[in-house]
Amino acid sequence: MTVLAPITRRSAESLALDRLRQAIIGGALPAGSRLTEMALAEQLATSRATIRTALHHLVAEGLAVQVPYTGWMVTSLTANDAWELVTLRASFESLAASLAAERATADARTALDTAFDKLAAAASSRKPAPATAADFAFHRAIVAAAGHDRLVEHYRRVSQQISILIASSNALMSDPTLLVGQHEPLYNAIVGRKVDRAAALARRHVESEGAKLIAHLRKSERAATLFTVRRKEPKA
Amino acid sequence: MTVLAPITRRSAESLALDRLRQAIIGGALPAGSRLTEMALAEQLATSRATIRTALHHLVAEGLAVQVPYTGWMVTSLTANDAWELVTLRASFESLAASLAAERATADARTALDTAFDKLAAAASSRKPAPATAADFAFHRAIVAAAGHDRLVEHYRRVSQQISILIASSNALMSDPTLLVGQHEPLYNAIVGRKVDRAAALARRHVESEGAKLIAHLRKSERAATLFTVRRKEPKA
DNA sequence: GAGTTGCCGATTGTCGACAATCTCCAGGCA
DNA sequence: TGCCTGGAGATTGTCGACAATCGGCAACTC
Repeated sequence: MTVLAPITRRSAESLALDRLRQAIIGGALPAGSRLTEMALAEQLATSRATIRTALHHLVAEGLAVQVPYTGWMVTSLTANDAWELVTLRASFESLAASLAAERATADARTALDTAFDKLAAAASSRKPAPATAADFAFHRAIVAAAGHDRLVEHYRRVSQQISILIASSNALMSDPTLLVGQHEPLYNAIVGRKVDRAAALARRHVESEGAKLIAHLRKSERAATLFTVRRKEPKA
Repeated sequence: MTVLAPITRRSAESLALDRLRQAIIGGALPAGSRLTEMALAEQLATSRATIRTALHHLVAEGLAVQVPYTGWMVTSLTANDAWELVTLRASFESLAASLAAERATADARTALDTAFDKLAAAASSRKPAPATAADFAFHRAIVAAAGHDRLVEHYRRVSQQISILIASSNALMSDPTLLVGQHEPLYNAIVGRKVDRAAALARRHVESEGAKLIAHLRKSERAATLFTVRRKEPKA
């Protein structure tokens, strides 16, 4: 009887939001870019009101910031922001891992298995981009397995901002072949229902990977500061 | 020279947001209330566009939800929502307590002392309302002392929703005189820079207080279900 | 009487126009 | 030169009007 899939007539707001989010996370709109309502309205062939709604959502997701009477811009992050994001992410994933180990449903466990298999496949292919994507997806699967809607929302917010960080600082990707070894203990702890061990491993993993990212950012920030000082100090 | 305090000409959006937020947290707009743009625009003597912006902010803060083409309403929370909020709050306060113990500035420590003194004063007054307010303020001071802007933002979101919960279920206030004893060990651990102990105490405190709230909600939810079934089942 | 269809009121979605505000730069002045 | 003033331009803040959509009720059909 039901041969027709439902058509989803989505609002222009929602379409615009998706396009903007993808452009930011994908790096097409780099960190710090100015976003003017009129220009966006023209490019996306819609009105300022629609763009405004989408921009409000981007701010709520932490992908953009608004300066009153001045404009909107893509969130620009410093090394200190990176520290904040990493510490929050560690807390979230630690909580998620312990909950997942304790009470993941059968479906969630299957999804976790699939995500881990894909991570292994992507790692053996040695291509950085798919490997990074599979890495993110595996972590998302852990969070989803916690069965905690608000945790998913809060996690999404910090991981999207970390995506900006990675996109803007052509981040160091460690050797893809190491990925499996880095994640396997955590995976085993969760499926083996070792609650405390899963939490500890998740925290340690996120913190150690985060430390590399922060160190990388601090280095480029120092370089940028030196450059700025040389160029702009005489003028100020 | 400076005899005049600065006047702050705030945008109508911001004023409207404050009024709405206060009405929700204070219970004037109870959980589940419908919020229609036109009615709010009329009451606050502004336009729908302004109200819309404020409502978007409320959604971002977790105080309202939007149903497309249908309306906005004050967030309504179940016992399961309460569980999510408590687990998140425990993670946030645990992180905050360890960071505060590790690296709070002198100013933050002073603010923490003040907040604890006020808590003690409010507790000895035995009035529930000020005691609850001082309780919240002390916890906010701990989070602020962590020196972590994003943590403050995320914490604010969950604690505001918990405020809805408390306002809507005339929550059980434990004896105010017990407050000091409940918080003193945590306070001492933070000022004594016992990082791990502070984290553990914060988690335990939030979880045990949260457990009471959740139990209370589950009980009233069961009662409500029985009532609903008796009243509505014959009709369905 | 059960199910379906069509309609109506209510509410949000979208739009274009005008007002308020900010930023920046040119010009005047000591 | 260095500082303040003023105005132009750009951008968001605010508004009212119309269009799209939703939910429920009444009328209709069988």
